[in-house]
Amino acid sequence: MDDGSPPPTPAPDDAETADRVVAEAVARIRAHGERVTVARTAVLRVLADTSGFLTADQIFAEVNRAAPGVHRTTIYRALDALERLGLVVQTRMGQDAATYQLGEAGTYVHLVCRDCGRVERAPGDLLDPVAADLVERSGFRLIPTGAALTGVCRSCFDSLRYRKPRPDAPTAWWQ
Amino acid sequence: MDDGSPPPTPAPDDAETADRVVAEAVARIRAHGERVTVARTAVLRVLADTSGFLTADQIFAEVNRAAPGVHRTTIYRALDALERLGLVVQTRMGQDAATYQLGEAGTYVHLVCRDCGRVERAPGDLLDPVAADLVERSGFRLIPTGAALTGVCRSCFDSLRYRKPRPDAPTAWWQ
DNA sequence: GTCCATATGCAACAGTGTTGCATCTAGGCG
DNA sequence: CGCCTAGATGCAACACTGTTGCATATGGAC
Repeated sequence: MDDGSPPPTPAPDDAETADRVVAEAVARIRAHGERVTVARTAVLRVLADTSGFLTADQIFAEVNRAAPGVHRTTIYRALDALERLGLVVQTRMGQDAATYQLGEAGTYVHLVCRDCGRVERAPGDLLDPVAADLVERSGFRLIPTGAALTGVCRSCFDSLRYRKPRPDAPTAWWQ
Repeated sequence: MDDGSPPPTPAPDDAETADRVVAEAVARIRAHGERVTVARTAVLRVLADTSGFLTADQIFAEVNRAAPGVHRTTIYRALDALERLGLVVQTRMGQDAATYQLGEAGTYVHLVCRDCGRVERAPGDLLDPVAADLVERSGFRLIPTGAALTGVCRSCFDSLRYRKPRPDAPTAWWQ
């Protein structure tokens, strides 16, 4: 995995939208009777300023640029609290660190390329039929955005490695 | 996550089947021109003796019971090699360690409960329609068994927490 | 302003996986 | 069979992600 770093994406949406998103989130924290703190607000701010997803470490770096002195541990605890409140969604991308995004943005299913590590987005309803199937079958409630799907992206697949499988290759094309 | 430890599953299939599986895998290593070593054989043996999936650490423990002195690093490198050869499939279960199983057994999609950590299995073709959809849409080749799906199992869902969402709950039921 | 529950800073830790390097060994060859 | 070399292993040290215990600081209710 060499290049799959998530997009830093400075601030594609206008700042006013981000302001509004943060304000709403802060209101919801208050409505839940939890505390609005510098760290939590800063985390929300960073996430609102990004259209993509960020790892805890990236959030840590960004937060400390704006509000120096916030501890790494605090980022984890803030993210945990925000997730409990439904404001932030955690997604696991392959073997790398967990990534976070605002709940509003949790409408994508992520696809991670096993070879190059790049992340694609698919519509959030991609797995709806599967989810319905699973509920009926075993009562398992799927969280579509909870984990990324693994595979091979088009460009990696188009590379020779996958076009000419070895004669003794296993049954499935991707092995 | 308190109880979601994978099943240790001593040896449900008869030992002869396991022998045959290991022999075939060894033959394939040779056919690829790679070396058959004590460590690699031991790893295959352990996986063949288990109907479930094991973490690298569990494999390490089992291997060392049979062949003491094998180093932790070697387990990782052996698993890596076996995965490259298509003999072993790695699956990521939530935030926990990666799990491994023999390629033959890679016909299940795993479902991890976000609350209790238990793992269910669904048929390997569960995601086939989704996979076909993705290839057509963006050329992304899904590896169905590459990552587990996240959700909430029936018994956790049936617990009060999910039956009576808070009035101000987010849109989705699972947040 | 006072007070208390809770959020934070800090340090130390646990678990998973990786890397560099010296040594050993599998397996091809004579 | 024994020799030889590429590749596998043992070992130690490391990087990274995330967690925990405890003292301190702070949000927000009064």
